[in-house]
Amino acid sequence: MFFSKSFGYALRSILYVVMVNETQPRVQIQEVAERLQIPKHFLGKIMKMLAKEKIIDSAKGPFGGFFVNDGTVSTPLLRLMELTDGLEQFQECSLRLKKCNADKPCPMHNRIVQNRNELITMFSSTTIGDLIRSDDKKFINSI
Amino acid sequence: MFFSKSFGYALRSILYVVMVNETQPRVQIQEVAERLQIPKHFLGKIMKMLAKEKIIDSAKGPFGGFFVNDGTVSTPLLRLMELTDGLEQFQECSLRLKKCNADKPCPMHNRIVQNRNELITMFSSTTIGDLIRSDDKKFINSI
DNA sequence: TGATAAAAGGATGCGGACATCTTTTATGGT
DNA sequence: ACCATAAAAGATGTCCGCATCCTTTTATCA
Repeated sequence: MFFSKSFGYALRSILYVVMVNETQPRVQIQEVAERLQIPKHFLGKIMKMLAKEKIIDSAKGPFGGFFVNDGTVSTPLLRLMELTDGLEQFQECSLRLKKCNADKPCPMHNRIVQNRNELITMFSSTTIGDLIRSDDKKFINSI
Repeated sequence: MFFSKSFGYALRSILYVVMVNETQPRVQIQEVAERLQIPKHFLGKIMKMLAKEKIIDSAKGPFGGFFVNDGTVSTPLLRLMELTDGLEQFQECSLRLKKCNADKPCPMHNRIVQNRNELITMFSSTTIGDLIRSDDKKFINSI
C-alpha cells in the first residue's frame, strides 16, 4: 500500500548517496543497484530524473557518478512524492468521485480526510536529512 | 491514492443496493451501472464476486437481480478491502523492504505505522450500515 | 587523439488492473 | 415445453507501472 516502487527506489537511492558521499565523492548506478537490490536500468531512469530535477547532481565520464548538492538533504519527502507519484492522489476523493468535496462529502470523505492530512503534514515536514538523523549509522543496513 | 477502482465500485454498488432495497426487492446490474456511472461488465464481475462471498445475494432470471442479506449492512469495510485489494498492503513495509519490522525499522517505518494503524482501525470498525446512517437521504447523490 | 568510463536517452517487452464483448446457465411467466 | 430475462462465466483487449536492453553523449586520462 501507498507508494510506488519508484518512490521507494528514489528515496532509498538518495539516502544511500547522501550516506556514501560522506566518505566518497561520487557514487555510481552500478553500486547503488547492487547494494540496494534495485534493477539497474530502472534505477538509471529514476536517478537521471532526480538529477534533472536537481535533487542530486551527476557527472558523466570516468570517475563520474551521482553526488549530493546543497539542496539534497533539505528536500522534503513531499517533493519526492510529487516527482515519482504525483500529488493528485492526496487531493482526489478516495472513491474517485469528481463531485466529492468538504461541502458535499461522499460517505468516506470525513473518515479519510483527517488521516490523509496527517500524512501530508508528515511528508511536508520531513526531509531526507531528517530520515538520516533519525537513525544510527547502521542505518544503511535498513535501506 | 489508496484504494483500487474495484474497491470504490464495490462499496458504492453495495450502498446503492442497500438503499434501493428499502423500496424495491431486486436491483439489476444495468441500473446500478447507469446510476453510479460504472462500466457495466466490469461491475458485473465485482457484484458476482460480492455475491459469491455472501456480502450480498443474487438471483438469476426474470425479476432477478441483487439484494441485501442478513449480513450486508454489518459488513466491515476491512472485509471489502480484503476482497478487492487484499490486506497485505496494510502489513508490508511502505518501502517494500522484506526485512523491515518494528525491531529493525526502515527510516520510514515509525513515521508511517501510526497513521496506517489509524486507518486499519477505521476500516475495521466502520460497516456498510455506518456509512448509510452517517448521511441524510440525499446521500445517494454522493455515490 | 584515441581508449575508456559512466550517465543520458530511446526502443521494446511483460504483467496486472481495468474494461469490453460474447456465451452459458438458471428462473419465472406463458 | 418454450421463451424472455438476468446473472454467471469466459475470452479478449487496453493501458500503465515496472523492467530490460541497446545506443548516444559527455568527460577523463594516457
